Amino acid sequence: MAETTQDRKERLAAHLRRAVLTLELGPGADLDEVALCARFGLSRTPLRAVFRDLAGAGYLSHRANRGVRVAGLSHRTLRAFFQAAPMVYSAVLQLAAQNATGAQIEALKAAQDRFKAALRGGTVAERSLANNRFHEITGEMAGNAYLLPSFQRLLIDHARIGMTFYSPQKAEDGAKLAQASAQHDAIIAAIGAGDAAAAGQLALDHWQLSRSEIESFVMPDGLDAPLGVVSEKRPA
Amino acid sequence: MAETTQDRKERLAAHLRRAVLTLELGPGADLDEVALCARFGLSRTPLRAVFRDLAGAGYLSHRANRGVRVAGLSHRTLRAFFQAAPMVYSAVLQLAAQNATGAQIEALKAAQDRFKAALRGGTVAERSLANNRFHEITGEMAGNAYLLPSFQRLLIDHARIGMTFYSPQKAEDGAKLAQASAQHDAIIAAIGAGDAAAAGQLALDHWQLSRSEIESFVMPDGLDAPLGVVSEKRPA
DNA sequence: TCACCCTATATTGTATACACTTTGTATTCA
DNA sequence: TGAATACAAAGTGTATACAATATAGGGTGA
Repeated sequence: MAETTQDRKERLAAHLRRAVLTLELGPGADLDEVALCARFGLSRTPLRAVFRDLAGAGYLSHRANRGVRVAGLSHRTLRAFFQAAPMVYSAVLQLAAQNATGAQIEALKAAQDRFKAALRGGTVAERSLANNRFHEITGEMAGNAYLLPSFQRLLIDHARIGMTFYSPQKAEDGAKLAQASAQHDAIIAAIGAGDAAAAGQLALDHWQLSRSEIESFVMPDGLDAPLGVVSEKRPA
Repeated sequence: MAETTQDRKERLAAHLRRAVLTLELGPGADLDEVALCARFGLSRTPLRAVFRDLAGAGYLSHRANRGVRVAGLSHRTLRAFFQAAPMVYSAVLQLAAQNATGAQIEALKAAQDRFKAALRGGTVAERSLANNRFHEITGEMAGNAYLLPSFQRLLIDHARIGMTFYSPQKAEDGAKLAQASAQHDAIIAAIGAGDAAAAGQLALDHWQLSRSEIESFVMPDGLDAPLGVVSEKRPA
């Protein structure tokens, strides 16, 4: 009944994963060991073991004699992200369609239900986490230990990029999220039918949608105002 | 001048990586903490940190309250290996052709020289390590943090599978190794020329060769002996 | 004889004290 | 005033003692 050390380590790891994914801890933020020790009731030794595990999974990064930080997310890594994501995602969904078990498909449906619920009533972070969980399950379905580490890193940074760039107020965002949700349903159907080709194509489509969201933030439509009118300041 | 703790940790990590790749420590072998502590002059705390780092990189795996083992390599993972390797390898070499720096190309040439030297005079383990290093450099050239973790896991198990299956006595092995070496040269040329398409195709070719070596071991030609003649035993 | 349990031992996991490295600040000298 | 250096504080890394968990061996009872 009492919480074991193992449980506390799990809670710490879960907290850190969540905090990284939601940008509660932004890229490059450094972590205070003693504060986290106090907060989670751990001594520094097991805490540091958790740090190393999360660094191995791509959430954190170590700097010798200078502690642990949240993994960075520069424009340099963004380029690599755009290069790798469609290929890996398509491969994962093809394998998922080939290998998914019934229990996994039920878990995927449940995750999609939670995603839909988050779309209706949740915060941006909740939506992002629900989406993240949906795709994590597809990664488990693929059952490929070689693809998984890359895929999970892509998911981490996809969530973080989404948190950075989504502007939930914008009119078209609702439509795009609904479209994403519909694609999730189609992905479930393709996996349920064991249709690898369809799943692989849906991965590319789903990624294209995600990419257009990000691009429209990075490269927004030009403003309409004529030169010289914008940025006119009154004297203070 | 004196060896620092950091140096000892590096030596330990290098030793373990090498031992895993060469099957000096086979899949599933468990590691004795205190013996390694004594051997490398470390206390258990930094030793265990190295263990966790190597587990994150795919060399080792943890089992709760039961220590650390060399990462497994079952027929289950072999299938996943065959599925993932060509795609990832092709992508890595395409990116390498696009992104390689002059210094990296020089390093690749030097690695290829060492590979050729190992072909002439080295043991199976030395050949495998030299080959592994060659491909690691191509991974560095690709400069894609998302692909790299998968690629490195593939390299680990490629080296181990090669150590398991290569039978250095067989007649055709020399020819295949010479062919592999020629492909390395072609890869260097494609990367030097910045020809991504050629590099991507060479990756598939190189992989096909590797695969045929492994297949000829897993599924050897049938024996000629008629039924009942093979496996006749004399009484001891 | 076999199954089960209990104890002894080995091994892993955790806590804590201590050492070392880094970093910020103040002081000194040019 | 500015730069360099010495010092102080904070935080990271290591060693070691202790606790908890697994494993093996032997004994007991049916």
